[in-house]
Amino acid sequence: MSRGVGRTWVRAVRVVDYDLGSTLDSGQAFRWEWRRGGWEGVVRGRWVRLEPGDGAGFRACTVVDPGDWGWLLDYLAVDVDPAEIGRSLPGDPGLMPAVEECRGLRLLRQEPWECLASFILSSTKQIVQIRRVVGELCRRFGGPVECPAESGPVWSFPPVERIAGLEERDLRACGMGFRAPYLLGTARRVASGQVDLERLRKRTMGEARGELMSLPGVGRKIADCVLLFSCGFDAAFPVDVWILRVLGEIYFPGRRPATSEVVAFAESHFGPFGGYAQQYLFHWARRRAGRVANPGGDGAGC
DNA sequence: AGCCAGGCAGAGA
DNA sequence: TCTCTGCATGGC
Repeated sequence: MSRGVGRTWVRAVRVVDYDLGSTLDSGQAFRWEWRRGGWEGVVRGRWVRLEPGDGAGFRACTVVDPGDWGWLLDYLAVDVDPAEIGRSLPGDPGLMPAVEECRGLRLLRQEPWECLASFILSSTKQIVQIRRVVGELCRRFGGPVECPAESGPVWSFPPVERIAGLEERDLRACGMGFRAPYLLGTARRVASGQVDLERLRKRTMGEARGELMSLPGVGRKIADCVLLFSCGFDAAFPVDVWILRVLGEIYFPGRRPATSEVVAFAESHFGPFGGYAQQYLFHWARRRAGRVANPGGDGAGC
C-alpha cells in the first residue's frame, strides 16, 4: 500500500567489487527498476531501494522494519568473493574479458516460486517483454506492498496458491500467450504439494533438476536457471541462444555446435562456479550487443 | 516487413 | 537420441 508518510530504515552495506546494475539488470530477475538514482524492487515481500555508493559498497532503504537485514544480504549474495570465483574458473583467453568486466556481478538468491514462474514466462521472449508480462502478472494478481508514495504503487509477486486458483484466460490476459497453460499447470502441481520448491536446495543438483523438469513448461534450460538463480547451485549452466552463440565463438570456431554438445561441454569445463561464468558471458555478450541500458554505471564496464 | 526472442513438447525418423 | 515444428506476442 502506498503511503506518503512513515519512517525509513537505512543501512550502509560495505562490500567491494559489487555492481548493482550488472547484478540486478542482467536477466536473473525481472522486477528491478532504476529510478531517481537507485534500484527499486521487492525482496521477500518488502519494498527495497538500493543506491550505488562510492565504490566500497551501497546503501539500502526500506519502509518497514528490516530487522537484521540478513534477508537482503542473503538475497544479494554479498558474502560471495569474486576473487575466489575468478581463481576457480578456467583461464581461457576467450572467457577472461567477461570475467574481468563482470567482476561486480553476483548471482542472486531469489525466492524459488518467483524465479520458476518468471522463467516459465521467459521462453522465446526478449527480456524487456518478460519484464512487462511479469509486471502485469503482479499488477493483476499480486498484493499491495508498502512503499514511498513517489515509488508506488508496488505489488508483490503473486503467491503460487493465487496463480493455481486462476483460469487459463486470466493468465493469457497478461500477454503470456502459449505459456499460460504451462504456468498454470506448474502452479497447481506446486500448490498441491507434489513438488516442494523450498526443499530443492537441500537435494543434489541432479535430483533437483529432475524434479523441476517434471513440471509442465520446464525443460533443461529453465530448470538450470532456477537451480542457479534461486537454489544456490553455482555449477548450474543454463544454455540459451546467447550462450550458444558466445560459447560457439569462443570454443567451437567455424561451426555451429548443437545445444546438447554445448551443454555437455559446459558441464565438464567450467567447474563448481560454472554458473558465474555463464552469467558473466551472458551479460558481457548482451552488453557488447547494446542490449543493456546500464543505468548508474560508472562507465568502467559491468 | 521480416526475423527473432534467456524454450518446450510432441511427432517422426 | 536427434531434428523439426507449432506455439503467442511484440521488439528491433
